[in-house]
Amino acid sequence: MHGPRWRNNFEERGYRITASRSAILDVLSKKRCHLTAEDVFFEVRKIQKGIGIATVYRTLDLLVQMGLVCKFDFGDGRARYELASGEKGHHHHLICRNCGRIINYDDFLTEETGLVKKIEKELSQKHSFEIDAHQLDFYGLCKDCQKEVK
Amino acid sequence: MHGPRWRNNFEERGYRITASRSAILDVLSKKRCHLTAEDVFFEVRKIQKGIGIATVYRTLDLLVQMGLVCKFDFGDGRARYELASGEKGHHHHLICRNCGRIINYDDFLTEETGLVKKIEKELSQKHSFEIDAHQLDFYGLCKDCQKEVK
DNA sequence: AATAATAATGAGAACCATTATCAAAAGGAG
DNA sequence: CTCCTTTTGATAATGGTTCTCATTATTATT
Repeated sequence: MHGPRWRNNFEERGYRITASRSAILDVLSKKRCHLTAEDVFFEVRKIQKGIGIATVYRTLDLLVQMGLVCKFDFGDGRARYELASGEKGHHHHLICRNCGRIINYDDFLTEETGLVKKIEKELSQKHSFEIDAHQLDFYGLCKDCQKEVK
Repeated sequence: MHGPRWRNNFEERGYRITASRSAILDVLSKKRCHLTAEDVFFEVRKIQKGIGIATVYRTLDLLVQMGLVCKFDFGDGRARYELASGEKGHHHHLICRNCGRIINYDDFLTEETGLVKKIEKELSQKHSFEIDAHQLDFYGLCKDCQKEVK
């Protein structure tokens, strides 16, 4: 995820490329994983001192709409954001329902893609639905929580 | 989902089977789909006049912990609840990111199960993670919203 | 059946992530 | 530089969910 692409994307839509916006994109591309808005806020603050939380939310929203960022909801009451990293970076999550820990995984992607394509084709015909994303997540207990919760 | 099973489940854990609780289970088993807590609240009210929203949340929580109900979060700021209907009722969702409409689907379950089992096995070994559920949802635009959002 | 012990409940306050408001600041066009 | 539009920060408002606590219902004990 390097400059030119998203810059064009911004300009085409008449959005301005401000310091806050590129700082937020910077943070997202360095720390690659499922950040909350608050996480982003604190990180960006190190670069953009005076930035307000509202701007973070607004910008994240914007980036999601533009398709540059993915927004997830793992059921703990706060949204997570990740740079949309195309084919190569595609992955899903293992979520611990006790401590909320999130682990990325990217095993069996080829097989997954195959099945997903098939389902997508079937479903979009059957329901006239235009599918643009999918999410395959696993829930359970992480190593540390297995004993504890028992 | 009929009585005996969950009744035992309750008794084993020392939970009481109250009118409110069985009314909530009733509602969940009649209206089968992704209800919000508020949906449940209004439905249950028809049976249990004086019930409060707090009891609905508490009971739903309890049922989720017991594994009788599944809780979903499709990113619209409200949780959804569904009776956990075992093998036969297993399904996933198509979510419209414009109007929030949710469509159930249960195509390709056999193939899905195969892949999911494989992933589960791999992941639980690799990360010492005890997986107990998965979610495969598709996001996009429903029939009605395709024109509108264009 | 009466009483004591415990669990469940309703009402409303509290919480907290997210959104909306609005006046001020920044950026671009001419 | 001036006008016009977009972006921003601070803060209030929103809304789903959780907490508190006094009251009520249920179960266990005598």
